[in-house]
Amino acid sequence: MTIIRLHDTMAREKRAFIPADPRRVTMYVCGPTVYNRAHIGNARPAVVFDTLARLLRHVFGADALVYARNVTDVDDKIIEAARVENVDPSLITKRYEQHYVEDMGALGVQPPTIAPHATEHVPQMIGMIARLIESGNAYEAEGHVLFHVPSDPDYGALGRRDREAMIAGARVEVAAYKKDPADFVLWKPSPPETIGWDSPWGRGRPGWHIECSAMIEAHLGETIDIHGGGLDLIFPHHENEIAQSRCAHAGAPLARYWMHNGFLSMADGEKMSKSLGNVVTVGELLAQGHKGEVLRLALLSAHYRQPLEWSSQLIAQSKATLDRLYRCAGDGESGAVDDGVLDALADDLNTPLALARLSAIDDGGRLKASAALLGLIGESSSDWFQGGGDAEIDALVAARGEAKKRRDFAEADRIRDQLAGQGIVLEDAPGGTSWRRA
RNA sequence: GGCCCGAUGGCGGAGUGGUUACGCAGAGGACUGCAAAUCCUUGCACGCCGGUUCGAUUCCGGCUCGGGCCUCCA
Repeated sequence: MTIIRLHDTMAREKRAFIPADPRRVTMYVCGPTVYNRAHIGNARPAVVFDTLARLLRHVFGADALVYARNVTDVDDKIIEAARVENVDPSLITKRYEQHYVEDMGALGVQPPTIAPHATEHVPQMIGMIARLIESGNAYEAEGHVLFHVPSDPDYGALGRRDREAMIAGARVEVAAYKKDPADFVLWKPSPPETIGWDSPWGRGRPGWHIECSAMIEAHLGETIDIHGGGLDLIFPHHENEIAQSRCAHAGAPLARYWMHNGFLSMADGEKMSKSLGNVVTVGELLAQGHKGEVLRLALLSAHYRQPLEWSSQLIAQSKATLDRLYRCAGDGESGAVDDGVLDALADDLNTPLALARLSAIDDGGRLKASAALLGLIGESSSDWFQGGGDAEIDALVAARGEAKKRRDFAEADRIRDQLAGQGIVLEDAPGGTSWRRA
């Protein structure tokens, strides 16, 4: 059995991954808030944890993994987007969830085992909040329910920050109804015109952090094996999840391994920034003609914990690399997985090393099976290069073949140039001529 | 200001206390009618200053630069 080692943010080191129950490995990753199109940075965790899911299924068995990635479909940003368009919030969330599923699908991200929606788990959230109030970890104030941070002595362990630092660094004015500046919202009131649910504390909606805790409890249990997400979620989101869940579960830890992916920055002169303009959406990249697998390879070209600079050159390099792999893979059947590739992935998902070892494989079937662990080489070589074939091009290629046979090279080259103008590259081999789209 | 992370050849990017990963791009050669593809060969590296060591890109300290978080954020 392959030993998987994972970097655990809580321990700040790589640890051998031993699931609590190898027949039911549980993983939860924070998914999208569906109020806009996913940009390429949003795609990184989806691709990274999809790759981890593939590895876990390979090692523990296809049915052993329960992977949940939530959909946050109630949120102030959604409410605002709905207000701007003057439509029901559900219209916004349906639209952008659909986009998300399509975009991630294009990147070869397999659907998670479960995709729980926040709006479908409000009763569970209310239940958890009630328990936290009962245990003295939360309190009601002016229609809000707040988690009382000082009630959890271990608060701050994941991000390694102490209370003083958190309070000193606060750049948001503390609401007057908070008992402690660090307290955070579990439930907040909704005015009549805003989406909301009835609760013991009046009509309102859940805070962001409680959503994940309640959905994890509902679908995966009190303690899960792996919890993943972006680096920026460590504080406050994951810290708060940990506190809520631990206090609601008599001290049981929320997750046994915490994994966080590094950030993507924009090259070509610009840093990626929320403030309009320089974020590139997955949809835009696909519309520009970049294939999903090329974007996926680009995202996997750096180790997941390292920063990755996104650039047009990175895309071009990924395309060239993938073309070469596809040529080598051919149209044959898939074979056995290469141990070198598997070992690289098992070592904290070292995708650059896995990719290097992939390129050293000279057996097509073996290459294909190994690439599948990374979610690459998902189609046949001929589909990749020709996109399903084209009778017109085939006819021109045949005509050039005839011309070559007559040693009429002027005519043969004329046809080749004509095809080159359409982005078609010809390759003469002993068995005949093949073509591909550049 | 506090906490955390990074710095490797033209580009991307692993890894290691002492023998130049690998990919992309480049150069030369083989093959080809010419190309393309493929194969062979090849050049180019570990931010700066100290320390530990027989020896450091690799360990330690400082510095510089870059990035992230400090309750919207993958």
